[in-house]
Amino acid sequence: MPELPEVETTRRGIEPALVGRRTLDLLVRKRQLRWPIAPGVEAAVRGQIVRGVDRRAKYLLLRFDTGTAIVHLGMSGSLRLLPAQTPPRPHDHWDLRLETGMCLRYHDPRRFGSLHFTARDPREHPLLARLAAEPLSAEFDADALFAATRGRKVAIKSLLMNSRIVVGVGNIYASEALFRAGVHPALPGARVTRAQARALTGAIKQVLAAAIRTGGTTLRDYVDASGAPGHFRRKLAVYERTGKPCRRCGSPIARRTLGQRATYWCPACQRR
DNA sequence: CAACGGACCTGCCTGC
DNA sequence: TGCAGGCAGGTCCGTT
Repeated sequence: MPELPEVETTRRGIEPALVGRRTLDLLVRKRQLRWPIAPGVEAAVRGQIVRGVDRRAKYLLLRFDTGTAIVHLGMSGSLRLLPAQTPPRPHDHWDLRLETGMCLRYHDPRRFGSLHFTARDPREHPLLARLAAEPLSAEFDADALFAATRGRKVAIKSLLMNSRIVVGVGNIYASEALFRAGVHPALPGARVTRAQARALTGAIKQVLAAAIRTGGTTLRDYVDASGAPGHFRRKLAVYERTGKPCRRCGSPIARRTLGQRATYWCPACQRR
């Protein structure tokens, strides 16, 4: 599901309704997500004022005075703001109910998402501690990507999706960024040149920013906090466009599996 | 370490 | 119509 643009769109959508508001409680309908929701989370967030809604990589961080709730949407998760009395649909696994009468409702058919709570600095949480730089930060630049790819035999596309190298880039935007940079997805990391690293960092920043501007990409499940789909799908150059003409040169878009993930590229525009 | 395959789960689509 | 198989936006974990 959600890659960085979809998570950021969700963050922006839920923030105004949450910050400064007090929670009533957390209603858990299904604890078995990717990891079971720990039994203490309800008590930790009950009756607390939301101090901030942040994002780190694809994690959403709800800050309270008692600590931080860490939410991941997995492959099929979404968060919506709804009146608390709205009847739950299948796969609505938890509600964070607010004193305002609204609730933040977590929906996730595949249950690859998660909900954690930490009383400590969330940056020290095991899920977040070893993450690389944010792609839209100045810290992620050509030098950083070039250095991270040295000595790596795996395909550059797999490295772009590796959260120890850069976070937030998933299967859609990895293919899209490689197309924009004119780099072949199967190029081994070690063979990426400095110029290609520069093109790739630029392309990643560009494509993620452009996707955020249109509310992200909806393929199947993803909706934003108000239930609306994202519109970046229309702008996708290669993802799920097998056999269709390249928007730049007209050649048919190719597809293959790399690192067990579907990968799309233009064989004419991306020659290594 | 790096690389790789498997695991977690449901829904939807295709083809026999 | 039914059923098996494959596929889907993520990422952790165990094995080599």
